[in-house]
Amino acid sequence: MNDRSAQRLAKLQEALASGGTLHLRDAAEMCGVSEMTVRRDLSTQPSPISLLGGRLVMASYPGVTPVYDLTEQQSSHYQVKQRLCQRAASFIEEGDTLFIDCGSTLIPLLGQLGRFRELTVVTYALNVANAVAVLPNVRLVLLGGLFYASSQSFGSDGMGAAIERLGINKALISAAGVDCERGVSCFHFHEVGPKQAAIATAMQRLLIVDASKFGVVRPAYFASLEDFDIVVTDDERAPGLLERHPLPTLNVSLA
Amino acid sequence: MNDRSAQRLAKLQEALASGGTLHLRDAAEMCGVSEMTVRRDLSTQPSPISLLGGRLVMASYPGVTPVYDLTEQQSSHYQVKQRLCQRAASFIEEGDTLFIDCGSTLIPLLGQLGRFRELTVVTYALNVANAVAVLPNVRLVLLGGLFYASSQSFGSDGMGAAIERLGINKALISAAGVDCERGVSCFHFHEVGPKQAAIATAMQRLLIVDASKFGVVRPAYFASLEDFDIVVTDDERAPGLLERHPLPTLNVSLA
DNA sequence: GCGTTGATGTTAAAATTATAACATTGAGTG
DNA sequence: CACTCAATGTTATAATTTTAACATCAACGC
Repeated sequence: MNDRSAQRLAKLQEALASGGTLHLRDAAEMCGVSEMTVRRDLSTQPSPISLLGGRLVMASYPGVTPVYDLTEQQSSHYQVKQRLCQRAASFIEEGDTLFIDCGSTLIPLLGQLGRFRELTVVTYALNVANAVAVLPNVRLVLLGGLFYASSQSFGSDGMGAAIERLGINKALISAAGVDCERGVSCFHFHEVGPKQAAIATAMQRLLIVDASKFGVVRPAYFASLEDFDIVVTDDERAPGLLERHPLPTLNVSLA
Repeated sequence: MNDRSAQRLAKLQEALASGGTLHLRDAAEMCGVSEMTVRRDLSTQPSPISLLGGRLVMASYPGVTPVYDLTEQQSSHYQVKQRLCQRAASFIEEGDTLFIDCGSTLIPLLGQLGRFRELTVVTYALNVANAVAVLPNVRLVLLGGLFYASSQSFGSDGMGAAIERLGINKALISAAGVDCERGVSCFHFHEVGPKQAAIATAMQRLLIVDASKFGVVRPAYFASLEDFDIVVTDDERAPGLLERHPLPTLNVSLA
């Protein structure tokens, strides 16, 4: 609304930028206004700050957005991914070195990794890294580079080579589109390199996609269906689509 | 307390591992117990989950721990770092490519980066990367490798070389110990490589340390005081300690 | 069987947070 | 100067969360 309001928000955002929470009370004092004014700032203006039980937090930080809102329809999406990941987890064995792809599909998988005694996760996604970083039993290797906010992941020239130097056991790959003829694709071109390298080097290659991705083609092609050993998906419709596929080795696992 | 209690916690932790929040109500339903029981689980057992305004969150995630608790003595530490970083920020110019070291000292600096039109940040620390990832005006380059939880940072053989390939303008280095004779040191050996590479390649080298680090020696030596162009610190005592130093070019900036 | 005990549920009260309504202020304007 | 209007403060009320106290219940040993 106001100019001063925006300034206050900016100030608070700066204070929160490095993480942490700020009590409404302190935020108000910090800005020299009443709590009510801070509340109004927050509700009037769009802002990356959200108010959570009397505390201000950066909404963009992980660990803040709700995951399990029974009231939301988004819940069903989450449920599907949860089931998919449960199935995918059943292919993981003690001591594995996993390549975990970027995107939101594989995120629920990371919670299940706590069950193992020892694992190694290789990833080029920041959100994956954050979830793995807190697991004491999982060694984390993050492939760095230039950050792409759109996919919360990193890209660099040497990444392909770096992946191939690692002894990756199982590659867990996600996709934005899967089509029998046109193959497997994603949105962002910088994801192609790491995905292909992981597929090339891994002993076992799993594609984890929910049924909504079938029959869809996205701008960046990165593999054919035959490149995968196992496809983990959630719809009876999917196997039908896949069966037409010539490769008899294609193993479809229904979650 | 109980075995079942621990199981519930584990279940909830799993659900939260990938980030997000869970309303107490949903958590209770999920476990098939009352909200009170979940509350008791959380307060009885030590757990990485914390309850924030009726919602469960992973306490270890950034953006959750309070930063500005006026009631805590830790606040003063934060204030010092805040001042230090404010001063350090005054050396940053539009368009700079900054190397930002790991640790907690430089975290408050990241909030101030929003002021610039365009910057590039190079880092090997996960907490730094997270704070920078949300800034639309800052390009982020994360140097990956194996994750060290103790310092929230990555290490790899090639990191030194990778740093030297980048055109780093200003290196902002933190330290755990500074001594006139024994030089500048930190706790972890894997930090030595990247720090030294950044010092070697940067056009301008800033050391940012609060006064409590003076006269302290830590296991991993990584530079002499002469290697820095500017020392940003917070105590009058510090310049005294530094003045004895032979190099007349040493520039001490008091926050 | 009976009493004990620990885990859990239920309920009421207290504390905190959110919302809404109305009061105050202060700058700009005819 | 009186008026308007937006911004902010204040207060009351509603909703939610937290805490405490007491009630149940099932397992266990004697």
